Amino acid sequence: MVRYEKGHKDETRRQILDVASAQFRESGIAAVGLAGIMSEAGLTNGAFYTHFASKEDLVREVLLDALSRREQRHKDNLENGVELETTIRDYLSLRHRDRAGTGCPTAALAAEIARHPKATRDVFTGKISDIIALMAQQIRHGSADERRRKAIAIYAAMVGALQLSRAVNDRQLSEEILENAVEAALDLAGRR
Amino acid sequence: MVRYEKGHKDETRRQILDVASAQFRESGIAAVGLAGIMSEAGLTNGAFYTHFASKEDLVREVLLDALSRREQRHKDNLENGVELETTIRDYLSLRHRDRAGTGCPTAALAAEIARHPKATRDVFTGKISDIIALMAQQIRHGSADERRRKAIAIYAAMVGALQLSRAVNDRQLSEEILENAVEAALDLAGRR
DNA sequence: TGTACATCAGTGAACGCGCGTTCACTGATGTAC
DNA sequence: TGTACATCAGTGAACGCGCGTTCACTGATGTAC
Repeated sequence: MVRYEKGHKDETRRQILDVASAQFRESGIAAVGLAGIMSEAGLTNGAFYTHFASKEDLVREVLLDALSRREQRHKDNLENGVELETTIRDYLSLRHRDRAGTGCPTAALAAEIARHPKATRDVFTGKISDIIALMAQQIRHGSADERRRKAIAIYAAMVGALQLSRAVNDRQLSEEILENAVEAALDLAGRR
Repeated sequence: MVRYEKGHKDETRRQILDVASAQFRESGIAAVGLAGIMSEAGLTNGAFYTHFASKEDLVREVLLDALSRREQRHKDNLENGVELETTIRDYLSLRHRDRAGTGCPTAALAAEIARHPKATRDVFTGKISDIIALMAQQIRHGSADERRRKAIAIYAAMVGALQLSRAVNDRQLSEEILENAVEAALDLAGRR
């Protein structure tokens, strides 16, 4: 059999996490099975429980991981002085709309997360708070409180618009939604 | 056996539709089984196919029905001169947040609909267009084009905020999201 | 130094269960002659 | 007018299937004495 190098188990776990993360965001949590995740990860069914206690445990870890990466991106943007406008335009882009598997977990899974157990929603809640706080720092004008309020509204608008643009089956309407949401988000940020 | 009165079959269909409509919005489409729907409707498994061709057919009919009711409400609001502000406050209310089963199908199911077949997404697309057009008429100022653009942005913001308020596991943050989204939507509508 | 045993990551078959769907059948009413 | 048959809405058991989870086992390395 295979000789396992040091750190091998961590790599395997990472691999399962990455595959699950993409499949969940692409197809939804309920629609994805563990067998499909494990086979795409190059493993057999049983090995799953060497790494996670249950599917719900995996969901929690995936959420923590995917949202932490998003959070990190916001931190990097802040450090590098990236404009909020850029963040908004990236979020509401055709590219993001068409690649749910690598995109924002909130837009892909928020409605489903609302129906999951407390521990899962706790992870979501904590990370969303952090992301909102980081977006608030990207806003230029107003008191800390005003900026936080704006960040919340902008984030909600972006999540809703991305979802609508994905659900709608009409190219033109889909793009119209994204474009108008960009304008609205910029207005809310205080462009004018 | 039972004697079936005239119109009985239509009533049964209506009953299945209502039960499914509530269960889908409450728990998501993928998480709801036909057996559960039929038993809550007071029928056995097999009778389902007397009324619908498949689960996907039911999903389509539920969506058409639930969104048509929403559309009718927007029409009534328009005829009765209900202010857009009232529509926004009702949508972003604690009551709506806590009663997904009777609430907006878009907020409950948009992400899932995006993964459904063309015919299902077509129904969604058509009704969403109608609802946006009706909301645009509720807006007071600006050209037809401007009002349509505002309606799209406001609708997206409302959908996103309602979802976030449901997913988040923190009373205060949940209410903060709803309140700030109300303010943002009013700003977008041109309150100022 | 060599042997015995523990540990570890993973295999692959099996578990019970609920899924969407099918189908032979039921028991009532409506229609034909 | 009475009998034979068609139609209709629904029953309830069964279909194959994939789900999440369990478990005996494998084959390698590490450790004890």
